[in-house]
Amino acid sequence: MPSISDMIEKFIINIVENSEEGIIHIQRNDLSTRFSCVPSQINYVIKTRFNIERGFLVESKRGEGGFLKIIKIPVIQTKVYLDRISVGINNYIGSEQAKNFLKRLVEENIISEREMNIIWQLLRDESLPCDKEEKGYQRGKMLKNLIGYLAKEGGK
Amino acid sequence: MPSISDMIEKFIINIVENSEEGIIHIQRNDLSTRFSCVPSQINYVIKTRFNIERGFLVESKRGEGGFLKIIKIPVIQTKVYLDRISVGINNYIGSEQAKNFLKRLVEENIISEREMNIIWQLLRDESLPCDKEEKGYQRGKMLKNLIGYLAKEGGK
DNA sequence: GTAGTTATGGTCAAATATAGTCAGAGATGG
DNA sequence: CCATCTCTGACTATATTTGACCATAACTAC
Repeated sequence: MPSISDMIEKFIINIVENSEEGIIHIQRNDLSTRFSCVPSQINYVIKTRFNIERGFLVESKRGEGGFLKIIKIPVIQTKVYLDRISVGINNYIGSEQAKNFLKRLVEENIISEREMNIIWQLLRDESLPCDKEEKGYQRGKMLKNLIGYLAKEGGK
Repeated sequence: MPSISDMIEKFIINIVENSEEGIIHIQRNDLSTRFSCVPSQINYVIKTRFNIERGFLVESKRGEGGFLKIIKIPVIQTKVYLDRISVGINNYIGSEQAKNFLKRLVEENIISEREMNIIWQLLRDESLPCDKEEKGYQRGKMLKNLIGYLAKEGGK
């Protein structure tokens, strides 16, 4: 007895699987109408099923012409990265931990030295004007999205 | 399913790209007639898409023989551009504004497309789990640090 | 050359169209 | 019975579209 959320998940996955690039644009209201549920249930499905751990990136736009953009990424590779930085377990990433992670990405030829430097500029302590706990949490989010992109695009 | 504004944007960009000098003259009423929208929607498109972050200047003239003059700012020296946008980065940077800056950096050949995507993953709304005000403030800091680095290192 | 008329473009706030968040209610399985 | 998952709706955030009113330049009649 699959839940509505399960059906919505299957529906979306089916579209993604049949797309050329593994990238699709859908509308939240379309989906909620199709499945006779409230729009926010779509957000629930996105959050629980189409997250980075499961191999998806999601971007969106509001207003007229708005959409949900769902991007499928190779999940195996993503898992490897995620396990390595232990983002999957603990959302807090300290600045040293982040730096070490980036260095390893360089060593493994996944990003260039310059890309490492650029990324570092964006997530070092001085770029995140908030308290320590918050910094760590944000780095977690930032790196998760970065990993998603890298998993999709491959090495440098 | 793109919005009318998106189509108008594409239309204008196409004309600019196909022009000799990157400078075109168009009429607001022509456009609004062509796209069956109110004239002020053209102003909206100009304001949101043909701004300085994306590397455009717009001048206009009213009255008989009036026009919109859209100028694509030519690529200039990296250092000069970085200095210029550094000034433009105030405390609050919205996600669209940030995206515009990044697009321009790519056009200026200061960063690669891939670097733009990497940076985007780090500063888009979904990577900054805090309130709107805070997001904007952080993007400002992040971009300032990024620009500082790029100014030192030079283009890609 | 001044005043009035016409032809442009500009501004701004309200209306409309999407999407996001969050807390609590409801359902389900051990 | 408790934990977890799912569903709902009120409230929020953002992008676009529209229209009423404003500003400026050129032309025309005198």
